[in-house]
Amino acid sequence: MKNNDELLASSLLFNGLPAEQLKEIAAIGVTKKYGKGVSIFFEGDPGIGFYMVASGRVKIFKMSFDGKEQILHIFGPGEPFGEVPVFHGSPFPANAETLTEADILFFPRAGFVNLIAANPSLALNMLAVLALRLRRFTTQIENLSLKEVPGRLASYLRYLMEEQHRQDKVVLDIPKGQLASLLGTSSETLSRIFAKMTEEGLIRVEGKTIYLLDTEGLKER
Amino acid sequence: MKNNDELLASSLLFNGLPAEQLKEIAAIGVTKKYGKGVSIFFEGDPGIGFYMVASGRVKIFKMSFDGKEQILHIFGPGEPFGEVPVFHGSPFPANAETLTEADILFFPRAGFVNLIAANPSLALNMLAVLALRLRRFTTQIENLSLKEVPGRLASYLRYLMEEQHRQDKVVLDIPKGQLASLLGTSSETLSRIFAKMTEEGLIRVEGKTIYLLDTEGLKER
DNA sequence: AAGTTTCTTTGACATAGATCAAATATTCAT
DNA sequence: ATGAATATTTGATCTATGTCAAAGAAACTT
Repeated sequence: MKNNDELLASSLLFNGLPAEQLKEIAAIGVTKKYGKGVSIFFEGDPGIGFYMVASGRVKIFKMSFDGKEQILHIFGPGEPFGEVPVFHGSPFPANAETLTEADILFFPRAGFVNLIAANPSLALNMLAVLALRLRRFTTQIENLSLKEVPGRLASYLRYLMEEQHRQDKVVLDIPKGQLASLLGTSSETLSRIFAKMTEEGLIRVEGKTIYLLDTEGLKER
Repeated sequence: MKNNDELLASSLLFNGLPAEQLKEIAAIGVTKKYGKGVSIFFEGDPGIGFYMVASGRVKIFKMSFDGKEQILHIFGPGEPFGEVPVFHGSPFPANAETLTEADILFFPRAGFVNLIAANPSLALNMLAVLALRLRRFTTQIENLSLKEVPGRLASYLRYLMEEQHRQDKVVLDIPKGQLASLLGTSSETLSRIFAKMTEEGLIRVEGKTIYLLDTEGLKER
């Protein structure tokens, strides 16, 4: 595993910053270890700082009154989260919980705002991170409202293809139940859609490995 | 109508900046007039700068392959749009079109990046704006995936109540068909839900005016 | 490795909301 | 104002997906 300095230097947020500034930043960050399935913060908590995944994976999600969850993001190493309250001064708009064991860096709000104010290129990086996140939300809203579940699954598979640089197969990085929540559906429905796509010869499913038999057909979804 | 200087000064994005900075910003902006229902940019266009509504209203939307649209935002005077690609260097992720006649300010990318580099407080203001928008997206995703259409409509009505500072009635600021698209449903379904809520004594509908007869009941949706 | 817990699949059924079609109502342009 | 274009409402029907229940598979735990 990377150490924190390497992690910071390679993250989108801090990338391109001079070494001495990275030192300053590392100095205000605190690392904490979390077990699997542990809460990091809850919707409505005051935002006293923001986080960055050092190792493991974290989900950001909303819960409905009757306990249904919708995952908004899944973040891995180098990705910051919980920054909205730092800049907007409002409480966290969603919950955060680990999906795996994880090391999480925490940056207290005050120190960080000072750094940004003093540092235009850090500010631009931060703007880029938030802009990118907005763009992902845009896609997610599009998927939720314009596509049916098979289309959303196809989108997700194509996203994994890109991320894993594979044309022939991808490996799900989260349990199927969590994937259902990310796609805004139930695990039963997701299971049926996997079965149907298999029947149609689009994919073949072996546990967490999905063989992509007809990428053209997937695109049409 | 406000002139451009007043507009910038009162916008969330630039508000609080010293007068001379506003001047610099105004200096790199160009105003253009648009008719109603005119395209400003298309999904996939390169982001050569960003925009701000000076007068009128603009919608940001995605189209599905079969021509169905999903509105992502509706922006009015003082609201910036299309800023994502400026920091990220990517093409526009959605389409922009006027809903009314409109005057739109355009800020070219290069000039703006220089300004931010020279003005940390400008960067912090922009971060706050993006954070607020992320928070709204969070709510929109929550509404789309965790609530049914009547619940989404109730959310929207309560949002209008707050915006219009009224407890007894609100006036829809967009046609019902557009509202349907914003709520991720069809105009037929929306119409039926208006009818049902009227039947249940929650509201009374008179054209674009909605009388709120039972705000408690609305909350429960 | 046996047992327990958690995840996934399958079946049967219920329903919110989409779609198509047609009737009204409203808005807009001349 | 008056006719044309748009927007809204209503009716009838269809379907994707949610829900509940239970079986089967996989993953931890001791």
